[in-house]
Parts: sequence; structure tokens; C-alpha cells
Amino acid sequence: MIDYEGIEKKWQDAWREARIFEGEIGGKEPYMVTAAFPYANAPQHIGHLRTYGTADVLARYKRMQGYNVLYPMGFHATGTPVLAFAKRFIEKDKDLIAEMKLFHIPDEDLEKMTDPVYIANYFTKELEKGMHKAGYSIDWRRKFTSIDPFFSKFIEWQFGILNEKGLLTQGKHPVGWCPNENNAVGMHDTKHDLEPEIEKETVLRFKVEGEEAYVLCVTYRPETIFGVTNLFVAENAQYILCKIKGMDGNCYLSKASAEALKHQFDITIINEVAGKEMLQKRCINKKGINQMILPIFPGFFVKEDLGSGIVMSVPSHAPFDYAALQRLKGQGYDISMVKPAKLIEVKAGKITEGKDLVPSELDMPALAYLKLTNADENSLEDLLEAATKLQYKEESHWGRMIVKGYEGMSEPEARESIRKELIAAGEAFDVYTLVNSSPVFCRCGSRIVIKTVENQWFINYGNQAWKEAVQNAYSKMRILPEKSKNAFESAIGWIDLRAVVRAQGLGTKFPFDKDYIIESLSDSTIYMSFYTISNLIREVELDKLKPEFFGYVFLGKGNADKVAESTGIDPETIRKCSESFSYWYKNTSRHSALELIFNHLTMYIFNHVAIFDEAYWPKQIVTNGMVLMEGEKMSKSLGNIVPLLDGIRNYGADPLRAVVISSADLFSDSEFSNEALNGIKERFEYMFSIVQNLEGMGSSGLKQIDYWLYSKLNRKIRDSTASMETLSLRDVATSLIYDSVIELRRYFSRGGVNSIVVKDYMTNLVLMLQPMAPHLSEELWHMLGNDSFASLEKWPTPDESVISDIIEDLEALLESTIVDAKQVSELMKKKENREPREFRLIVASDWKREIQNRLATERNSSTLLQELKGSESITNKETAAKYILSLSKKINEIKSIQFSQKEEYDSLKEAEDYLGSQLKCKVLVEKEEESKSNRASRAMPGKPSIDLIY
RNA sequence: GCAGGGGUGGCAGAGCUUGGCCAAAUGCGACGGGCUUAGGACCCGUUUCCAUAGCGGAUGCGAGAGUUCAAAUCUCUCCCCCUGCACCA
Repeated sequence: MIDYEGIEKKWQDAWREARIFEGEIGGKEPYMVTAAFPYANAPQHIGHLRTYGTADVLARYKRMQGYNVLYPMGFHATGTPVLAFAKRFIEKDKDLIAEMKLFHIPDEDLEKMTDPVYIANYFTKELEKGMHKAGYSIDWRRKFTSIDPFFSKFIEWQFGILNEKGLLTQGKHPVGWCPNENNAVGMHDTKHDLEPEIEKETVLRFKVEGEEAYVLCVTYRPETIFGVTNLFVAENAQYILCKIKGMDGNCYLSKASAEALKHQFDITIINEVAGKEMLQKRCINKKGINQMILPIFPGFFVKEDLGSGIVMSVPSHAPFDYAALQRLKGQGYDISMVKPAKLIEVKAGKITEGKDLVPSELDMPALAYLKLTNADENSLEDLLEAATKLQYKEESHWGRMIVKGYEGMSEPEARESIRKELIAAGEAFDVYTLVNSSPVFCRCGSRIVIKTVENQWFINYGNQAWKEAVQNAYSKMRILPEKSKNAFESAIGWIDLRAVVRAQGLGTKFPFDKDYIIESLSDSTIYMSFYTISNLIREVELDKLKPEFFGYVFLGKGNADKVAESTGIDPETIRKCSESFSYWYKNTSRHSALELIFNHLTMYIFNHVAIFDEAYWPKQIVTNGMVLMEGEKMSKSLGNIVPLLDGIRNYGADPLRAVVISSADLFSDSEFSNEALNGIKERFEYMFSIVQNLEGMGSSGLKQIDYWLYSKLNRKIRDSTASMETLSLRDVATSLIYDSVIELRRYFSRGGVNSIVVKDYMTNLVLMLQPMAPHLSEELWHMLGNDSFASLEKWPTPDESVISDIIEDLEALLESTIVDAKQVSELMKKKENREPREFRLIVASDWKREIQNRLATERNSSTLLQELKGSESITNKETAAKYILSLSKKINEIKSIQFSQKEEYDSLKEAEDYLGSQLKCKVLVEKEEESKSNRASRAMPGKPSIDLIY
């Protein structure tokens, strides 16, 4: 049995003592692996093994490839989560405390968790402990957190440069806002951790007849302005007439909606108007096709606090509007002046197509969609909603405008161009709305609104020159897995203004407005470079870390002595820092999760391009999926989080690493399951026992099966090396863990006994297992009689000359022959209930191989038949012709045969005993031309004829 | 809605870039058999349907259409699922 706990401790101690993972500048090619900052508000669970484990595999692999590898680690504490976390502790949040209990955090520590800095420090230590126990080859001397003061100095320097280069801008920005606390709110600040979802909608205005005032309507579909027949208000709601700053004329909207919109617009109330009073007014729609005068009706579905509290009615394209009008008609309203207009035609709609719709209904599409959803004007709102969605979907997907001037335009196209026209004409403007399915509340209890923040600072990732430089840099980078390349490309094109400061949270103060703090993704875009000097400047006084110091170290600006003079840092340290950065940072691999492509990783590229010289731009980015727990997402609510330390204790670090890293390719989510884990453990045990029992094994001359094992081994080395290069760790694991055991078992069952061969096999296997299962590898390496660290050994190189398709094919032939023979025997037993006393295996003649190989390359039987006449090597021409004809049926599927009759015969002959033991019967191998069996002629190359002798 | 990625056998998951060797690797499960006092482990076989002294045939890789002598693999259309969408780490 493998004592995982024992070998983990043994080797972790040994590694640490020998300091073999501490990156020092050396003669060898450097290679730096960095993985995303873990966030310091919880200890690790086994999901973390994915990113950090993959990074460690690469680090260990590169080390064995002869690189001088540096794998540093730091921690993230910037932003609001830690603050929110502390807040929840102050409130004694039960869920949170339960979650922390899951991680076995002692009560006395929990009590201190009301202090954000304590929290960050505490989990930083926990995270380091977990990573150490997982066996990561990290150089811990370089660790820092994103709230360490010396790191802030570095970030200030970075933003200074961004500003110098004109990449920071200011402008308006919509945010979720708590009107009570006067604060921007994010997910962490809301009840139930809801993210406020903000969407842009369009406000259209309609002139009121006889007044210098407008009615405002909020809509997603400004293109339907041509078909507006009337407006709807909530009869019992309160409306207001008001002045909106920057707009000519006064506006009508509901009082409730003004309450929310006042955070986006400067609204001055002039007077209040009852809903009933609104009904007296009429509006003008200059764009109307069938009617320009719009009456105002009560609408049953109008919500006073949504949008502007007034809805424009387009009965032809909105089931709600149609239904409301029909209901009014039923109540005796005179709606005779309503003249709907059809604006969009759906010809190829998946759902409407082929349905028997009455032509008149097609002029009123909304009615058609109501019918399709089995609804009518009196249906419940849910049904009307379904009809609306269906119509919206079909029209935006397949709809074409039939309005003059826009004919043939797709609906989304028309929407955008009409919106722009109306805004340019001053008849419309944008508004932001919260689109969460239910209202979002702040933790303080008040309802969240949207506020437009003035003078918000942004990083302008939309800057064209910058974008182009990034695209250029990107084209030279290596992205793994290749599948995520497209995502990067579109992310680079898409990323635009990004708000960069926040009012709250831990982190670095924004240098150009000290009231704000740099937002937490923006302060983590170039921190990896800081690892190259963090261990060297730990003792330097903070106020000495001036911009010119960083400028010299990272950009080579000025000279060391002058910088020493102006900063007071000793010149030796400055030189060392500069040297360290330019040594380590040339060859880097960045590891993070897939979902960070659209923010962190893209910002990482942009900022490197903006700040550093080209030589230090990113070289490689590796992304990976998440870890699922028995098919489900690990989440607090499901309670299926396995803390990393628990996982290591229960399963062993190596099996855990292997299962998480190897159960999926980089792109997919991997799965933690007990089954898979046990499967891996069993294989490890098997390997362990082989090494343990190596002494007792015999030796003999090399037989086919020995050559076979060598062939398999070297093929494995070749393929695994290739897979390692692309970090196809699933393939590596399958080959090393699962296939190896199958091969070894086969070797022994075939009578392999050569301890030298097995030792060679295990030696190479153990080295290749090092990146994935470092402790076990190290242990087995020593059991095999080595004194060095496997971690520092050379990765094996394949000996191509012993990779033999022929030998592997011949071995496969043995297996398939056994299977076939058994099958025949079974069949006969069933049928005639008798057991054979001998199996005769007849190997096909060489002339059959000749023919088969010719057909495989030429794919033409007639020329061959022609040549047959003159052939001297083939004596029985009739048989040969028949053979050709039988093959020609599937002329395109014929495979060529690599081995001769002699090779096939020798292979089977050598294995006669093995075949006999497998078939539990006497086996005799003979050649076709020497056989007296009447089944001899059925033999085909690579498919011996089987004759059962009774 | 936009962007990116997927949909393969009971399940998980290869293969699809470079069409034929793919009824489709491998792992798990299920069933039958062996081994065993028994269980576990291990070994053998079956696991779409039909046929059968093995080497054969049919159907088949989200749906539909197309290209081709030949498609899980290429093209088009559609449906469905997952992830991200910004101040949130």
C-alpha cells in the first residue's frame, strides 16, 4: 500500500530543505510560470487544483526539460469582497459561518474575522499551506498580496504610465446605485448576491397636442414607431409634468418612474397630473404610417414604476398592446380611430411557417402569435408574455422591414439605424434600466436604481493604436488550448472603456483622485512582473520606491547610479532588480480560468503592451475549465465543496492532482469523482507493486514481447512529450496511468519476465509521472535505486528505432486470433456441443500479401488480373484470381500488410504455448502451402485461417 | 440579444484540423463466465439489430438538406445546451 501522507511529507520536506524550487538566476534558459492570484477570502478547495495544478505540471515539465523554472505565487485581496465578508461576520451571517466551519476554521479565528485585513492575512496563510501540501513547486520567497504597500507603489507607477500615454479617460457611466447609502453597488452588496443587470433602452417622445410638452415612452423597439396607434397609461397612477435638464419642452412621465430616473437625469417637477387626466390628452406621431394622432388609453398591463410609466402601443407587433385594445373595445371604448400598421414581415419563421394563418391575421401579426401560443386577449399575462417573446424572437430572427425607406432591412439592423436617426433628430435618447426579473435590493433594504456617474475614470481599451499593437502582440503569442484563440480575438476587438476606480474596497489609491481606489481587476494586470523583484525589495523603505526606480528596473530608463541617488536605494539592489526582471520575464506562461478571457487575460495583454518593451510581452497563455463535483458545480449552496486540505488527507495529493488535471482536456470542465479517483489509485498501487517486486523478477533472452514493451514504451515517450507540449494532460494521463497498466499486465500475461526490461519501462514511466504525481514519482524513483531528485532529472527522450509497427501489429494479431478462435469454438459448442482437441492456425502465403499490398496502393483489380497471366511467382492462377475478386468488392478499404508470412508464422509459433493457455487447448501453427487442412485457403494476411480439429 | 464553445453508444469521454483502417479508443456501469470458503481485486466474454465455424449485412454519432465512389468527420439551415457580457472578483 502506498502511504501517501508519508511520502508527501517526506518529499515536501526534502524539496524544501534542498531549496530546489527557488528560482535563482543561472546559466540555463529561464522559464517563468504564473497562475492567477487566488482571492484571499476563503481557503482552497479542490477546484483550485485545476489552474494551479496545471501550472505546476508545466513548471515541473519545463524543469525536467532543462529550463531554469520559476513558479511564484501571490494573493489577491483588493476590492469589496473582503469588506463584504467582514460585514457579514459583523452581522453574524449563519451561512458564512457554516461555510467557514466546513473549512475547519477555529472559533477563535472566526471571531477576529470582522477585520478585513485580518481576513486577508489569515487566508493568505491558509492558501499557502494548501498549495504547499498539494506539492506545488512554488518559490515562496516572492509571495506578496495585492494590498501590500510596496505593491501599491508599483501600481501607482503603472497608472502613471497609463496616464502619460493618454490611456486614461473620464466620462459618464451607469452603475447600480443605492439611493439610501449613496453608493455604487455590485453583486456583493445586494440581497441574495444579485448582480444588478443594466441594459440600454430607448426613450421616444411624442408631442402633446396643444401643449409645449412631450410624453415619454421607454422601448426596446424604436423601429416600431411607425405603427404606434395610441399610448397607454396606468389609470390610477400619479403622473408629473417636469423639466429635464438639456431637453427642450416639458415632459410627462409617471411619478414613480421619475423617482428612479432622477439618478440618470436632472428632473424638476412642474406639477402633478392624475392618470385619469392623462387620458384627456392626445399626442402626435410624425412618423406614423396610418395615423399621426395618438389617443391615450388606460392599459391594464402598464406598471407605473417601469420605464416612464407610459407605454407606446403597437398592436400589430405587440400582443400586450393588441390585447389591451381588444379589452377596451369589449368595455365599450371607442377605438375606431386605431389603425394598426404592419411593419415587419416574417416569411421564413420556423413556427409561423406552414401554419394555417388567416390572411387578415397576418396583417395583424400579434394576433397570429397569440393564436400560436393558444392565447387570446383575455389570457393571463404569462401567456401574453410568451406570445410577445415568440413574436420578438421570430421578427428579430427572420423579420424584414416593409416600411418605406427601410424595405428589406432586418429588424435588428432597422432598430439600430432608426434609433440613431431619432437620437440625432432629438426625438429620442438612451436610458439605462435594470432588467433583473425582480427588483434588486441593497443589503440595507432599499431598492437599487441606476445612476449615471459623471467623471468616472476609465482605462480606454478602445484606443485604436493600442488595440492594433495588442493585435500584433497577440498574433505572436501561443494560446492553449487552441480552441480559445477565437475567444481572445473577439475579446481584444470588443473590450472598450473600462471603469477603473471605485469608492470602496481595499487596494491602491487612484493617483489622480485619491478619494478613489483602483478597481481590483485593473490592479492585477502586470503584477506577475513584480514577482521578479518582490524578494529583492522587501526591506526597502516605501518612500524610496519612486517611479524612477520602477522605470529603471522595468523599462531600462536612466542609469542605476542616478536612480540610487534620487531614491536612496542602494545601487546594488537596483541593478539586481533590473537584472532579475530582464532575465526572468522573457519567457513566460500565464495560467488562468477560461472565464477570465474576456476581462483579466485580455487586460493582461493590453497592459503589458502599454507598459513594457516588446521583449517582455506575454508569450503564452493557458486557460482551463473548472472542476465539477460528481457532475455538479461545486457551490456553497449545494454544500459539495471539498476543502483542499481535506481532499489531500482523504485521497492523497497525487491521486487528487491526477484526477482533477487529467479527467478533461483544458477546455472542458473536469470532474472529481470517487470512481475516477479510485481508478487512479488502483493503477498507482499496481505500479508501486511492480517496482517493489522488481528484485524477484527473472531474466531471459529478449523475446517478441520484450521488444513489444520497448516499442510501447518509446511510443509512449514520444506521444506523451508531444501531448505535454500542448498541455493535453488528459492524453498524457490516459497514456501514462491507464495504458501503462494495461501494457504491463499484458507483458506479464504473455510470459514476460525480464527484470531489466521492466526496470527500463518503470524508470521512464516514473519520470514522466513526475509533473502530475510528483511525490509518488520521487518515491518510486528512489525505490528504483536512484539518489537524485526525480524533480530535477531529465525528461525521457524516445528511441525511435525501437518503435515498431510490425511488432505491435503482430501482438495485436495474437489477440485477435485468440478472440476469433474462441468465438468459433463457442459457436460450435453451442451448435454441436463438442469441444475441439486442437486449434490449427494457418498463415496465409506471401503471394496473397503481394496482391493485397498492390491493391491497397493501386486500388485497381483489373490490371492485376491482367498481369496474373504472365506471372511466374504465382502458380495457382485460378485461386489467385478468385482471391483478387474477393478482395475487389471492397477495393477502397484494403489495408496493406507490413509483415511477411515468415514473420507472422514465427510470431504465432513463438506464442504457441501462450495461445494454448488462452484457448485451453492444443494449438498448432502452420503455413498455408504446407497445410493439409481444407480450410487452409481461407487464410488471409493478418487473419490466419482457424481450423478446429475434433 | 451579442460573443465564444459544444451536442457522439447506459453514463463519462476520444475521434472530428489532414473524409475511407469507425459500430466508433479509453474509463465507468450492467449482464454472463472464470478464480475464490466468501467478498474485493484480477481475468475472459457480451452490452444497436440481424446473420454466422470467426472474417458478413442493416441502422447509426442533435435535426434536416447538400458535396463525394465514400461523412461522426466537409458545406448550408435549424433546434438545443454551456460560459462570458464590464466596474464584479
